[in-house]
Amino acid sequence: MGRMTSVEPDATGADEAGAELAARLRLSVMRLARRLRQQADTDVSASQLSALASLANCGPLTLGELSAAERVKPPTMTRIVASLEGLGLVSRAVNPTDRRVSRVAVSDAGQRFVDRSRHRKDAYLAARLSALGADDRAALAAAVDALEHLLDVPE
Amino acid sequence: MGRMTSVEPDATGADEAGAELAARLRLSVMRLARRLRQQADTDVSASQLSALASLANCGPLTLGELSAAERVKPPTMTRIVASLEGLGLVSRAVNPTDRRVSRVAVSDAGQRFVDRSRHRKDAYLAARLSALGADDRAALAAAVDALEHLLDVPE
DNA sequence: TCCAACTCCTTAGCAATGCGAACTATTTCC
DNA sequence: GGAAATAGTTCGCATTGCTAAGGAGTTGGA
Repeated sequence: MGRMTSVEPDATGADEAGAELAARLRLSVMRLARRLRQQADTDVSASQLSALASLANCGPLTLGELSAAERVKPPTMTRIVASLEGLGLVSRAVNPTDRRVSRVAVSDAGQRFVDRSRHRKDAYLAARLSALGADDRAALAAAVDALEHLLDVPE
Repeated sequence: MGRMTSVEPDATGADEAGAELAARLRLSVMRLARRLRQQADTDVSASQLSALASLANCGPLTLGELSAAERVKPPTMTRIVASLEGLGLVSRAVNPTDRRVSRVAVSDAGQRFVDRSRHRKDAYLAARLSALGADDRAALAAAVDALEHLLDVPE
């Protein structure tokens, strides 16, 4: 794979340090994600909320686009969207020019729901962050960019 | 960035910065966790591997202790342990002094499996980390402690 | 002593969630 | 016009979690 893509390809010490960083980062990220997931909503499932959030971010999508974005097969997304529609959080409209596809859009209630949910979860994490020391918080603030870059690398 | 992120909770600017940090950190952490989870083993499920890893970390546990550690109800853990036992990755032994409880221990094969799995996942993340710039990597290295502190706060 | 209550674990049945296979409706291409 | 492709759906299966109920073992009080 892409090992040796670092700036200094020769230092064995750097490889070891990289391995330890990877191990600790992986463990911490997985644990924190777990905590955040446990702090989930009760009335809407994780997959439902995730799909709803994708729609809120990317605007209206066809069911196929949405299932690709959520890395889920179309039959699964059919069910998720059906439940969201039942809750009044999204609406569907058949495309007039190609009546096979149906565009899914977040409803007003759905948008409010997403905003509220996001705010609640952010507040939870923010409360934990505020319990940290200023140096820890600064380190995390400095690392957010790096995390985003890590995710930007597509493959 | 970390200007005045001190103890006083009244500064509105600090609150806003904290809220934005929380939002970005939460999104990044959840996304990275998702990527790492997708890069999972095929032959052992996530819950099985998680239980196995707990056992490898904490040593032999009773089924009740293990289910508490994994935040799962006892019936669920019964099934997980049964499958792991079927794969030869753990072994069970009834406590002679109290024959209701059964201690679950990682077998040699289970320990090898955990080591291999951990190594593989760490390698995946390490490869991504090595594709980052040195500054990003340094920022992440500096933030790992903070992440761990974030998780130390129990409630 | 002995039996009622408790503890630890298991079994049984239910619900949610994801998948693949097969189907319908629609469009596109020859 | 009809074959092939595409978008979504329905169906049945597997997995995974839960609650309720039961079984085996231990403990405590009359």
